Amino acid sequence: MRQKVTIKTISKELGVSTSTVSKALKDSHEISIETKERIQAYAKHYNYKPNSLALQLRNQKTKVIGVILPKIVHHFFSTVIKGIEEGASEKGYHIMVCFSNESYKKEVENLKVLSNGSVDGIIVSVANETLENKDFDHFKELVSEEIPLVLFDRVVDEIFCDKVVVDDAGAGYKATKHLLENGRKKIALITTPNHVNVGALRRQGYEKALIENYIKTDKNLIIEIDEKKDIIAQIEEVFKLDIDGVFGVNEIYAAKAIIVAKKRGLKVPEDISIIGFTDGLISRYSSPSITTVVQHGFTMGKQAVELLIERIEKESEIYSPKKIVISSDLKLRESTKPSS
Amino acid sequence: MRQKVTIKTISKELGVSTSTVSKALKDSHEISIETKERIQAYAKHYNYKPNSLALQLRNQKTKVIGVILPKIVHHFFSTVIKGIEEGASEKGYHIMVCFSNESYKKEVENLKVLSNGSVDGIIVSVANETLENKDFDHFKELVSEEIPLVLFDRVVDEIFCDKVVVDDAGAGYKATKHLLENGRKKIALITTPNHVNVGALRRQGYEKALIENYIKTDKNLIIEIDEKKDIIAQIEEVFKLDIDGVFGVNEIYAAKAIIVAKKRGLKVPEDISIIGFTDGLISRYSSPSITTVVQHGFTMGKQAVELLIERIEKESEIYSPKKIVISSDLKLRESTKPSS
DNA sequence: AAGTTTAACGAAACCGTTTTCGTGTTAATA
DNA sequence: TATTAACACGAAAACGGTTTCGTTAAACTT
Repeated sequence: MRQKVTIKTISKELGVSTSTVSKALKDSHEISIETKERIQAYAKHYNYKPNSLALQLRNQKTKVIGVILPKIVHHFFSTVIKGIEEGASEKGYHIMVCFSNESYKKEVENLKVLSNGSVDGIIVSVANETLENKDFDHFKELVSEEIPLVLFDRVVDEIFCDKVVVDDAGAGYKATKHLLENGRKKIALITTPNHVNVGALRRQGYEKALIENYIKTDKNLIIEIDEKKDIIAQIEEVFKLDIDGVFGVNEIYAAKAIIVAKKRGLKVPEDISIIGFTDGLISRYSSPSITTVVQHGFTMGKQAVELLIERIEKESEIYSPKKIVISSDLKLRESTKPSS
Repeated sequence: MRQKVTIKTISKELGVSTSTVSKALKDSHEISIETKERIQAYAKHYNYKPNSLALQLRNQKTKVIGVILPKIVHHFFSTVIKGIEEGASEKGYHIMVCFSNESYKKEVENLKVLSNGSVDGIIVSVANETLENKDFDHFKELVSEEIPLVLFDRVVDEIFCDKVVVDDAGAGYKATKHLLENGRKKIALITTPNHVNVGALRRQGYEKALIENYIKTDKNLIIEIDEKKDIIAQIEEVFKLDIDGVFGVNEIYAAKAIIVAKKRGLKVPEDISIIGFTDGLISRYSSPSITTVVQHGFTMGKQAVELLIERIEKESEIYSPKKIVISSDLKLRESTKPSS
């Protein structure tokens, strides 16, 4: 990079002190008009820009927010990130984005890097691997250092910090209830292994809806997808049980269920209603388009960042963590309708 | 934030100078073993972390790369960002992500913020609005300041910097040729307004393929979508001309074309072949799944960041900008097949 | 015993900026 | 005329590190 023009350069060139330059650039009354004009003209001409590192160091704040996501090529998370960026931008913050790729190790590394002063606060959605092995010390350390932290979507209760979550249980309930109202009786749940707590919550909602309708949950109708194996094959298993409804805890599962249904000669939604989660492009462009639970990722991101910034800027106050629950709605499309 | 432990804290607490602490923490031979052990133990116990701002200021480098994208909730760009992050991460860099939201003004702002010392280099895909009004002064200023810059995908020739692009013309050619080889004769091109240069290039490829097959381009078969109006309605227009092939310059257009085709009682791919661009989830989960040009976003991102880092780290050398062209391939799926 | 190494540490400058607290001039007041 | 304001500016510390260059004392040469 070319030799940058700094306050020091200006001060030398113009034969004044750095203090004078600094004040002149801020239009301080302490400096005479003529001097100010000289300095400002010089600065403008040579395109002086204050070095933000120096400012950050001096002010002890960076106006940067760190974000750690499990993945990015994913509709929900990219929506959240958009919400975070927009919220941050409105308050004059910027974001620094890292990905854990669902890996515990990378999450720890990212957290370490971000917590060394380069950001004012951190927003995280916890990696699956971390949720599995339940090791949250890296987060607890962060909390003990009093670095502002907000968890969203994949949160863990034992970490003492602000949280933003979807009402997953409620959403699972709504989705299942919708299928029941469609007159469906034998509803399969295609979900993730239970350690992913959002999956667990959605399952609770599913079970609650069934119980309310005096249907006892049938373990065989619930399949926990192992993503390392062939997903289609696993879904096919449950279709052998003559189901008439499917609740997939994400849009991929729902889309694959449609594929399986078609393959088996079932018409969607005439013979079977299928509902998904995450209102992404797949749901919109699949054929039939898929009724889903919309997660309001954008809202989540925005809420999370607003919570964080509030926390950053009012750090003197006594602090008790907040938990924001974002309710989700159904987006009705073609893949569900009352059974005939 | 809690009072952080700094080198100064340690030096006071242990009655040595800051220089000693600094050296001890780096295991310098200048410091006696006992002193080193004392200092290191203390540092570990109080969880000392070097303040990265201070280091960045001193070293005059941040190990951060700024990224400005037109949007994020978009399969191609989220893929690129993943490539960028992975490439950066491998070289010990982090990324700071901003969005222009296709707005010229936001792009200028973002560029200004990033160029004040907080990043070592910048990767950009130019906003549509900027491409429209052809105002590239903000980029030229960056170049004149010798801040490393890499443009990708939506690039502009008159900016003197490294570039990574898809072979859009070649891709358009391949896509069209595939349709021709399917025996399709009347192929519609659903594209963006011409100022988006990637659209223009794809169109060139389309026309070249037609010419090679002695088909003269029919302006009526080319529709430039105005995204502010109803897209479906615009696509319906061209279907009135009894087309038997569609090349959509992105997957949304292709997916919508399928919807229109179905609505008009056409079977895809029996009656009409449809091909898209961007190998996203829509193409995969649409029904029928869509044959597309795969853009290798991940590769682009990775190449872009590698180019940038090379530039950053060898800044002494004489520099002549490189342009990397990434070829794209067809991913054959259900939406195209030879006409019967 | 005198000179030379070496070990172990500290002082100070530096990165770029802000800000407090002087300080020397000149102008206004008593 | 002596005192006091007001004005315009500079010195220095601070943010948190690193690094060069002393400096001192002990240990080693010869």
